[in-house]
Amino acid sequence: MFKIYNTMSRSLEELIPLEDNHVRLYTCGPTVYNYAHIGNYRAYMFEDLLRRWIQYKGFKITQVQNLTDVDDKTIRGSRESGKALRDYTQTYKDTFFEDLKVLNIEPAEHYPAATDCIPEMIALIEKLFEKGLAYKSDDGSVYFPIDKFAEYGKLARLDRAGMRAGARVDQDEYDKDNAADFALWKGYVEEDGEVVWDSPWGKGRPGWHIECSAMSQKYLGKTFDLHCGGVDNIFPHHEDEIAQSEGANGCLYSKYWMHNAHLQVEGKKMSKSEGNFFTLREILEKGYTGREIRYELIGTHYRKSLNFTFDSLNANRAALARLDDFYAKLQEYIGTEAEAGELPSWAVEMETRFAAALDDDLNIAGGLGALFDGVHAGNKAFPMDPKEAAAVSNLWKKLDTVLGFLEPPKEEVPSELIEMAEARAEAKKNKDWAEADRLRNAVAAAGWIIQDTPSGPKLKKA
RNA sequence: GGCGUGAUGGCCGAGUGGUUAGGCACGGGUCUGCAAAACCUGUUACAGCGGUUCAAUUCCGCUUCACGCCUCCA
Repeated sequence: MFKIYNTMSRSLEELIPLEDNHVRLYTCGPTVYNYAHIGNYRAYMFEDLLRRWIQYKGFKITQVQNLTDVDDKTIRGSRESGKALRDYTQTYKDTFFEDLKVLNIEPAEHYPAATDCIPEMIALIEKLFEKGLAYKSDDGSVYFPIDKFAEYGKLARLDRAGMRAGARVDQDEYDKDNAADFALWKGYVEEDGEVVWDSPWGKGRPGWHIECSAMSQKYLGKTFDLHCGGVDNIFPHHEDEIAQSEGANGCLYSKYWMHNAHLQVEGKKMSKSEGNFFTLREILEKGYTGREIRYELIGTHYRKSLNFTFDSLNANRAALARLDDFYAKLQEYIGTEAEAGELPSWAVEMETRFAAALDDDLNIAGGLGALFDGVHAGNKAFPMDPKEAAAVSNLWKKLDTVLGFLEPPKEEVPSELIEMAEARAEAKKNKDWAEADRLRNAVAAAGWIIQDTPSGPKLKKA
């Protein structure tokens, strides 16, 4: 039984799909105005673990992740770069997908871009007009009157009486009935340049929230199972989506809501002014691999804030090496026999504990604890029966469909280094220690480490 | 002001009303020509103050500290 924490009820609930065995998932995606930062990927990593666990549990999944390619930031960026909006955002769409590959994040089934779904958004706004849940202001914009949607605030648990005009909104700037009303459609202003669409209300562009309501409906239906995003989206974004969708369709929007906490860098909120703002690319340039970053991002429970530090990134490298060594040893014992036998009891226990932890609202730390306990028990079980080793190896691969970092990276060892390692083994046989040390140093200079094992020398990247 | 989250050993980080989480680092050992790596092994912590209880790190209350959101930031 897979239990998840539903933000709507603020409690753990069993995930039961509305239809059959099929989980329909909507996840808020990136605004493609820049290279995505590691905080963004913390969210997508959580969603990746979620979708992988949903599949491990035997559910079919359909995930939609939107690409916000029209908003204030993308328009500003395209103006500053002198490129058309479409060309400007394409760069960041492309790099987003490259990043997903580097982090081994499973692709969603659909990645709709906002600019490809304008007609759907317009249709939805028209429906809101019919229901009296939209009004046009003098500046050509269309707003949603939150006072007319009785349940407004149910997700964020807002105290409606206490919702006074906030200090951050200059009321005079807007021609709205209520300062808290949000835009469905933004009337054209000169700064938008060529970014403009026709609508029944005149020229303009969509508000931010409407794209998710329109695109989720297009791909998942009016009601779907699960909606995810960062905690900061609870209000206003998701609250507004609920108002739009449930207001227009008169039915439940999403059955469950899950939100991930933010990421901090070296104990501080990540921000450009603190100088601790990192894109994925910048971390890769420092020499860390996507796999190491994946381990770092996935390792903290999604509802706890994750403190991203280079110290822990280094610690993760050692932890991954421990896993790799175990897996390599497993392959040694399997030998040429491919047939898998019975799983030893310690491995059964490893999987059982792992699954119990993940079933508990994706308790990844508990799952990793089970994994490392399994490695410990497995190391003690060597030398292992080949069929048993093959069974454990298969389990390893099964768990990797969830974790996505167990399969060790394939490293091509340069052939001359293999020759040197063999020559050193020969020198050792002849007790020519000077030559043996010379070869070891030469290999080290090339960036590789020779590890002597009972089955001969092995080469590992330093 | 409103809503909400958290405080665990050197660091990170699970969990539990009484029984070893785990990872990293560090110490010891096995192995090794010396190393390295690997493996084994050791270190017993739960912010403070009250309360409930035979028993609290775990439940309740208060305090202190930290953090998030409160109109377009994952």
